[in-house]
Amino acid sequence: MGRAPCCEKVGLKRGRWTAEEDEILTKYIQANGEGSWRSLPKNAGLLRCGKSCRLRWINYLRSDLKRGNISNEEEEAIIKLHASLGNKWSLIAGHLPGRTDNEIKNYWNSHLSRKIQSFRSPTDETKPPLTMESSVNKRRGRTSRSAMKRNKMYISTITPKFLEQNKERPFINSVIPMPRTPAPLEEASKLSAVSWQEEAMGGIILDDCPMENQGAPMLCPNEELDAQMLCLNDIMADGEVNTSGSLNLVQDRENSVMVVNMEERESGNGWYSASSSTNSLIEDGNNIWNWNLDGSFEGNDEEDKMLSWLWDTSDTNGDEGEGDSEKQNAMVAWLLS
DNA sequence: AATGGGTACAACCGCTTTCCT
DNA sequence: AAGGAAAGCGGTTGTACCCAT
Repeated sequence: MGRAPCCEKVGLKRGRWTAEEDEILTKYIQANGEGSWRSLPKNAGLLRCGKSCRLRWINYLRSDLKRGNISNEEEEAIIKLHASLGNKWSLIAGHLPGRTDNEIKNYWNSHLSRKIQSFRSPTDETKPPLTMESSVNKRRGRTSRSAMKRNKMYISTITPKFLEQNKERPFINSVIPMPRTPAPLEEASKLSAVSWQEEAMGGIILDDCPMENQGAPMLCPNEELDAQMLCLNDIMADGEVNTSGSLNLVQDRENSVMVVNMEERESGNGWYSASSSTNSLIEDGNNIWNWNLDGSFEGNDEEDKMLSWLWDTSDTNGDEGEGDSEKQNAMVAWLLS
């Protein structure tokens, strides 16, 4: 049956708000206060959904909103907050007086994601073909959106803190061989994810696992890891993947191996591919990561220098906090430049 | 001037969470 | 405790606008 609509939409106006509507809504709320959004349109004499009224008030009409361009200081704050909070726009907005979550989200997607995109510049050969959706977007002039999708997780996941916390993990900044001969589908399905991966990964053993996970090195859970961590081990650590075998491995139709989270597999999303070529494309349905097997992202010289520094886990500083802060500030400065 | 690509942002959609009875 | 309504939230879409050709 589907979900009941939030309000009766027949006869209701949609789209851009007029100045008259804004005035009616503003006066009504000034007189009666916020809340009771469902009944507000009727009481105020607006042909709008209550939800639309709420959004218009919160995002545009409130008197405490700060209009105008995002300042450098605000941008810096957004970058830093996003690095630690991810896409929690409302939380980020809570740190920026006068700014709304919608405004910050739009600013991030339209301004900052493009800067982040320059962190990784896959060559044309490694860029995946446009999907049906991205082709439509291209025609509609929405290339920035598909680019945004491919890169949206980067800054939120590759943080100096993460690098510091995981610097002992050998699959960071290390060569990770891809399986030369993927196990046939039937065989792979019989094996546990762990044993298959150990075999496929050429016996790489990660020795930083908690005792209870000995024997399941590649799936070593780490509560500090962001579920959407962008790095090769993410293939193994993403989502709710754990040692109980919730990861399912299947063979790709050609030379690559598909690793898919069962939950996502059922929904038809979340396919990860790891090709055995020099560069690997890691695709999760929304994001396509280009990964060199030597553990670096492709980019120009300046980007490479910055990235290699950010990725350098051998912090000689000795003070982890200062090292984190220094790199985070440097990354922000670089993005702002 | 017309056209098309690209950008910015307001608004919408639908799911989740919180609140209230 | 349960269930429905309201509010919150993040992702997505529509479209006005700018700029280059």
